Amino acid sequence: MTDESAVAEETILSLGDGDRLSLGVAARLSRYLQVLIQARKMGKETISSQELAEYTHINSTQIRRDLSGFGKFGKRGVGYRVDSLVDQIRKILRSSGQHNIVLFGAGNLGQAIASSDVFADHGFQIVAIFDVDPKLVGKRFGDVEVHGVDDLERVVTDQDVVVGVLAVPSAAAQDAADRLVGAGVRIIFNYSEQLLQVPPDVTVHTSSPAVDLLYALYFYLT
Amino acid sequence: MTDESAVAEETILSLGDGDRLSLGVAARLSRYLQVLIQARKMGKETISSQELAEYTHINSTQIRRDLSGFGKFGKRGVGYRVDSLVDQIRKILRSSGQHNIVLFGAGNLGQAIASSDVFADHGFQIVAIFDVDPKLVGKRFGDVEVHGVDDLERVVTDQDVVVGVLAVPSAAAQDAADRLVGAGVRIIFNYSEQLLQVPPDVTVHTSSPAVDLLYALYFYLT
DNA sequence: TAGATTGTTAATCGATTAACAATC
DNA sequence: TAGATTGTTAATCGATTAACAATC
Repeated sequence: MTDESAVAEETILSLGDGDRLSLGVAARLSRYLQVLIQARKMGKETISSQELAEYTHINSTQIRRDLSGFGKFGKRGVGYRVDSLVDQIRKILRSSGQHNIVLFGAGNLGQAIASSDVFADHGFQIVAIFDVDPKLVGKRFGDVEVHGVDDLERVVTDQDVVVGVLAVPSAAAQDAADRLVGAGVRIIFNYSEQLLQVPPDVTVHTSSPAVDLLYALYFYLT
Repeated sequence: MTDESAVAEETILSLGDGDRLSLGVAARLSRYLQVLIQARKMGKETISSQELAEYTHINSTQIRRDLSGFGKFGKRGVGYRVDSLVDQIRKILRSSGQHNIVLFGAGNLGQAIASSDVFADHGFQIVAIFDVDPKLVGKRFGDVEVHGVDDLERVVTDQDVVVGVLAVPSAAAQDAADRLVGAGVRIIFNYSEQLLQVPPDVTVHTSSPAVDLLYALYFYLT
């Protein structure tokens, strides 16, 4: 694609605005970020590649290699400063800012999500919860108000929402997904395991705790 | 390791009881299984590698390759029979039977999990919910009773429980994890993002919806 | 200085992909 | 037969790992 002789130093150092990260690198950087944010919460100031490896199950050499591709972020004999590494990885993943998201479903699961800080911790602000049940409309969970589905398109447009989180039972998931897509959402996080039909320009991520367990159990049993 | 000339046909065909699967293969087989189980629920009888690829985001050649390593499960021009492929993969992953699990936390999240079929669909039966709040003890959610933590060790031992699911707030997660480990649980699925300290023989899987979103958003933004 | 940990190399292994004959 | 899709090959690319000099 690009002139090989020019690539070497140039591209590596400016990768922040250059080529796309590979799928693997982006996935791993995201996981480092998760651990770093938790570590920061716990008041940890520095972290070694070895510690990161323990929490992410990613080899420590791999971690140092991934990070050193973007700069010399660590200090030999000490490790990485947690807060500056958070900033660096956020820059690389272009996720420095806040992102507005909507939550669909105000049942037990929706309430649990709205009241937790799993999304807020990573810069995702839940701007509204939607539910088809009129009895729930107007209630508030964790500072977020429940809206009727008629408001969906307006909120998505006005608040520039790209991401929708689906917290409804399997049977209601496709309908809710259709509404989200119709309103303009482009990325769906699906807490049910329902297989969703969406247009090709929409991305679905499906939660799969049981699959993770199957996988863990296999290595426990063998 | 093994005599190379003997490996070729022999080992491949009997891999079910032979070597451990690689991490990658086990992870991918688990994901095929998730989609297959959903497809079966929807009444689908056959599925092509191309369809599996759309739902799993794994390349269709890779899928055919993974499967053909264990036998000729497909029919050319048709695809794979959903129900027999489910059985085959379960055999390969040694997850044909039922597995008893316990749920820790009977709040909104715990109630949502107990009432859903995400775990049951994959052969994980929730035998008990535990909570430190005495007011919740004795209640039932989705056919499962809430127990006090004093019962934990007895239930884990009697019911041969290996897996514990943590559905408590971050602040309570380490304490709950300690109790689970003390009772004999060896695999923990952590719905909070709290970093958990556990003995080396215990495996922790941490849920990370926000991380998945960061990753999806990166590819949306670039 | 002594100990710890990064950054980087070099070598290996597994994943990925395109392509296509086999065959349902 | 014609169309579809598997099973498999061969070639490439990226991930993984051990090892260690550099250096805090």
